[in-house]
Amino acid sequence: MSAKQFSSVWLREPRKATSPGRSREEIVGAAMELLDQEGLSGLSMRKLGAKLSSGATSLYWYVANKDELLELAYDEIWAEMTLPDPEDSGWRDAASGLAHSMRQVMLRHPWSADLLGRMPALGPHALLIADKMRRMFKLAGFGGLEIDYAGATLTGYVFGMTLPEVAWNAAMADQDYDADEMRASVVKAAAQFPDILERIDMDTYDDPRAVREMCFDFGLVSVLDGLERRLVT
Amino acid sequence: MSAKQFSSVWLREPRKATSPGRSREEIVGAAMELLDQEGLSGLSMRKLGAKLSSGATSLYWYVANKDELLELAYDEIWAEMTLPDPEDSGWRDAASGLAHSMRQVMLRHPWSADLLGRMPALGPHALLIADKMRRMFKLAGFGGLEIDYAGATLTGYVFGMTLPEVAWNAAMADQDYDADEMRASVVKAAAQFPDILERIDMDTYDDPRAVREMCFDFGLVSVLDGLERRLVT
DNA sequence: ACCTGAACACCGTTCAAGT
DNA sequence: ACCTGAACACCGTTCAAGT
Repeated sequence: MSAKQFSSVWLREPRKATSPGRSREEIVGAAMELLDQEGLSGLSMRKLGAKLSSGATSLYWYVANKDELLELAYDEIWAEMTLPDPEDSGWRDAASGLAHSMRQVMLRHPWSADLLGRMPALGPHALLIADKMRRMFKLAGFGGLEIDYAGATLTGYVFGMTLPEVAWNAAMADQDYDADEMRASVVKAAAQFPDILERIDMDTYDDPRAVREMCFDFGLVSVLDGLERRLVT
Repeated sequence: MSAKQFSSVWLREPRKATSPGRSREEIVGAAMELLDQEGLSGLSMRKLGAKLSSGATSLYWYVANKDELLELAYDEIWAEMTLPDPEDSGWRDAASGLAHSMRQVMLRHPWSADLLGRMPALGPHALLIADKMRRMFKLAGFGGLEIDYAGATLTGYVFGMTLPEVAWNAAMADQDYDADEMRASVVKAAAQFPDILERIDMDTYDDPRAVREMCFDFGLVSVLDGLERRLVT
């Protein structure tokens, strides 16, 4: 009874969209620009205020706090994800399409990787994808809780595989690093581990982008095969 | 040439461990206590200083900055993970054991979920696990880059699946929520989506712990089956 | 060699006051 | 109804100064 209400922007009525002054959409749009340019830590209420040439604290009229603002921006991320119609192409292709789309969105908006899996996804765009994904797995032949298990497995894989990629990109971006130096560093750290050193000698460091993509596909095919196997037994 | 060196605690010589005064171990230990108690956002250099009854800035003698301190604490996380010897039990049981161990560590130290996948894992304990995992997948029959792909797939899955669980626990912890209220909230948010509503009616909300565990195992078996399939083709 | 406090440049958020 | 600035309670980090 005493429990604090679970709180989320999506559970409160939005403020009436009266014409004058700023609007939520405008604020969220500006926030996303800032996030894309400077990352999660680059978004502060003060900077955002400045960008909209208003006081930082004026934003609190439209948004309860920074977390709710992030919830709003976060839902926009889900709007960019696409799930092909499984009736057309079959569930495997649809699932694969969603997976690649999620990965691309994360790579395009690195800050989304800081929110995915951490923040409740109760916005309309997130729910739409969740709904489509449930229908996809039902069509594949899953029933009951397994529909949700399959969904969690797929999104869990994509997220867990892509996050390190995003983090790596970020680290490289603000260091404009040198491939050989990097390799030498890792060799130094891993000096005691012959199996790891063996790997470093491979061509991994030469075209990291291509290797990442192959790694993602390898894992994705494995996950889909594994899910498919649940259907026959 | 101009490139900033890739920087990590593990690439610098540690300060000589002279007897007097504080030590790195002591500082990292205190940091981990603070992290376990108050989470990542609960760790500040000032609080940590107070805990060690010294000025916040004294810590900078032992550690270049907060990030390096986190790198040190992060490696301790890897020390808690166990990988059964695949020679004894076969690679599938070993992989499964590692996966469950990773999950338990994340649940025990929720702050580690904020670091996993984001922070370079170049500490000795992390490398030891990476090395063991490579050997495990070699023994399974993988070769070349596929050894790494398999490893990335397994750890990606575990991490991506467990992170939302950790986040959920955290949200619930500081709200000591009410199950029915929660359910009602989600119903409200998902009002437009019949497929999602259908799921909410299921028993998911009654024993979330058990459901989480089943979900994790369902996905894990799928991933392992999918990896096994890569071996036969 | 080790530790200190003051200082700098930031945060999110509250709130009384303005229009 | 909307916006403001001052103020509060925090941050990480630098640096000159102490022992």
